[in-house]
Amino acid sequence: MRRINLKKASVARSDTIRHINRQIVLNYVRERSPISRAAISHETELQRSTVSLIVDELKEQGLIDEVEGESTGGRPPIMLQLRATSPVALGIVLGTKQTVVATGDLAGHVREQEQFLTDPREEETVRQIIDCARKFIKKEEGIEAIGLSLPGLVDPETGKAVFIPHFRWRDWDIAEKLEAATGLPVKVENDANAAALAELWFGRPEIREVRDFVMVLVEEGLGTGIVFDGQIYHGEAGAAGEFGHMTIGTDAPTTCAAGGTECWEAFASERAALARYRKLAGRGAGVVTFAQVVDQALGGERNAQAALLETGRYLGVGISNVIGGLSPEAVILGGPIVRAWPLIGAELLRSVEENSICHGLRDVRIIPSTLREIPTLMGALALVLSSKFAAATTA
Amino acid sequence: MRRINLKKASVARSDTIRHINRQIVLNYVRERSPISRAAISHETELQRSTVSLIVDELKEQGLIDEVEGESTGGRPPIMLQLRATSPVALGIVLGTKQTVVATGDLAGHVREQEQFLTDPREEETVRQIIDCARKFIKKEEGIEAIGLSLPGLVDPETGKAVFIPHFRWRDWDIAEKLEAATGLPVKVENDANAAALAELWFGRPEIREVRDFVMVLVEEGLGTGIVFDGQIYHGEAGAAGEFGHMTIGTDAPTTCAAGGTECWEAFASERAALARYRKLAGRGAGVVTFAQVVDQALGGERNAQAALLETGRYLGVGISNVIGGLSPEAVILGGPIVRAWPLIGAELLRSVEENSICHGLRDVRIIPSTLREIPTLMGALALVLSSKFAAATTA
DNA sequence: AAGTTTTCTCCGGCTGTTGAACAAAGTTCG
DNA sequence: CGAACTTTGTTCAACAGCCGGAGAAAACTT
Repeated sequence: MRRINLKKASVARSDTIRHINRQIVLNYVRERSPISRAAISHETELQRSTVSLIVDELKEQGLIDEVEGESTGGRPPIMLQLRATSPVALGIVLGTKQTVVATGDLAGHVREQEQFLTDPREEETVRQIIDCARKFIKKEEGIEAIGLSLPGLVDPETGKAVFIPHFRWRDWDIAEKLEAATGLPVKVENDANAAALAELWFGRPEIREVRDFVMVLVEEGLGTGIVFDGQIYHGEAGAAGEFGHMTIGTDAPTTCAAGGTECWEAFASERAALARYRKLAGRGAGVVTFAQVVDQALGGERNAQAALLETGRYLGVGISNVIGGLSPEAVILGGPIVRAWPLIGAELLRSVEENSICHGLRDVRIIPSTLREIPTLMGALALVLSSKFAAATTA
Repeated sequence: MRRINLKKASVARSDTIRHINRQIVLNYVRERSPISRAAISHETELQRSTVSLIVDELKEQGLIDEVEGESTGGRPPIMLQLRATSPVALGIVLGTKQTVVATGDLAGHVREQEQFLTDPREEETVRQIIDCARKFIKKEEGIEAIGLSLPGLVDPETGKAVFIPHFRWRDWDIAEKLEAATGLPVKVENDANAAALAELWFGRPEIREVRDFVMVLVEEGLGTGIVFDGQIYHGEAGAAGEFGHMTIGTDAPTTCAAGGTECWEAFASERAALARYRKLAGRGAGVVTFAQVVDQALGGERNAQAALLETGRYLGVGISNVIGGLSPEAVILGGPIVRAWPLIGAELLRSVEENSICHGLRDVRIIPSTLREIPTLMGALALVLSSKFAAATTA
């Protein structure tokens, strides 16, 4: 029951039908590979002849390859799979500490990867990113586009980073600069949205089939990415998903990126966990990173465990609010904190439960990210790849 | 960039293309009527010949009518408009106090209306609704379906009312009963979602063009309806939009429907306003309805004004959270409280502003409902009508 | 070795859009 | 007043794409 947007609706021409069916066939190859033409025909309502024509087209465009299949009592099928021999996308994740640049193939597999510390000076970071990107593009033929994940407020339509809190960069037109330097189209996204996109396209099958979920990405700050009907929800000016700044209480252990002390981010981000740890451990602790706190907690250190548990509890409070409001099918927790899931998972779930009395009981699945590698990197690749597989936009 | 849902995706056949274009043409007639074939051809990328064929089909199906047009220097156009001569839908709004039953035409205009007090006994209410619906269906030929708005948790897929707090009805399979009694298909929705649907399809043009907005419906309770990409967001089991039970503080003046005292509903519903008024006015007040409080406030009574202002302030707090999380293009306030907008509007906006420090400044439009008549009634009609105009579901 | 099964391809028939030519019904200007 | 122009709507051959049945290919089974 979607309302047609007359301003954007594009009329169906004779080739629209082919375009729609092409995407459906391509997605079958993507999700059920290896799969034969006959099997696709059987599962869809397309004739075998039609599937063959479409497959010819996809082969010609270099999107899929044929491999031998085993007979099940008759002529052996020719199995189809995504061509995964050459990289087609460049993914870049600009993190608060380090920046990762990687190439990926159609199936979303990372092929080569390089990283460097992120420089707090805008121009220097731009230079490094461009250098690295150029190197990859020169080395590998066939890279078609670049996906970029940024830790802040991003407007994907204009390609501008509106605000990166950690470095206090504002109105940074990174997409334009990258496009100019590489000659390739660049897609920019907020890190939480990128992580959500990664789960949607490359998560475990049971997650990929969920069409409405929320990604809670805990890093230095706390961001949320909302997936609705299989697409990232951007809201006005791409500013959606800032549940991190939702008011959930008072007297947080630290401040949020904007200085408030009542936001979810101030209660449940890595910074919040660190602040709790420092308070518990006293002066002796010195400079500590979040990764170290997790390591210590996993090693049995009490203060670190307590700091993480408390953080998990507040994650639960916020998640409970989000569930009440959006009733997603799943909530996925992402970021380095996932390593500590065995420690905090139970407490987090308990806290969600406790705060959900008003919401009635609905069994929303709350799960740690299914992507062991950096989900934001997969997301950056997904920014490019998803457009190849996405639904044909008709009405 | 929508991900294709292979389980639901339906392949494009030769007639799919016609179906898509038919919906586009029909929507042009709906939104720009009266409009000529030539004008539609000009605005879309369809040939005049194609538009003519589609218009013939729509005429035959009784969806549109022709009227004379004025020449602009050439052959005078034949203008097209929705056929609005006969009712096609029955809308039913079950409210906590009264139930409204009405017929509506294709354009969403209410044609005939009848109402009665809602009986707190399930069976009695079902009986009354069925009687009334049958009367309308017998009187008017051509009613095709029934839309029903309910004040509680509804699962539109099964057609069941999961929980109606005010009457404490649970697992009420009203849709099945109505369908059995009338022989017509019945669509059920939560009242806030229905109101949102009404704004989407029948609101002022500037609202209809907004594709992402949130409806905040203040009645005895407080519900929210979320519109994403021109469609109602339901979430898992249709339970989305329960931001009314979002935790926003402590010590609310009353309890929410589930008994909590920290929910938005407990701070900003009609019940909350009444509780504040009673406290301010002391014992002398006696039994007062919310409508009376609004009347008194509009008449200048201080206690009533203070109670409403405080309620407006808390509405602002919750709206601020919703804006932070969803960044909608607009927030629409609905329900009887809209009458008090001149009194509370400024305070509500101020409160949103104050609580949005963390969210950064984005000019989200916050507006009272544009539907003077009962928005939920228009919504109940929209439940039926929207399916006639909605996008062809392809992939 | 012949029959069976499964897979893939080829071809006439159907639906739908395109674009050009044409007919219709006004307005404008000499 | 009438011819030229404008705008609107219709008709028709050509083309794109899918359907479904017939046929060919390549294995397995008995």
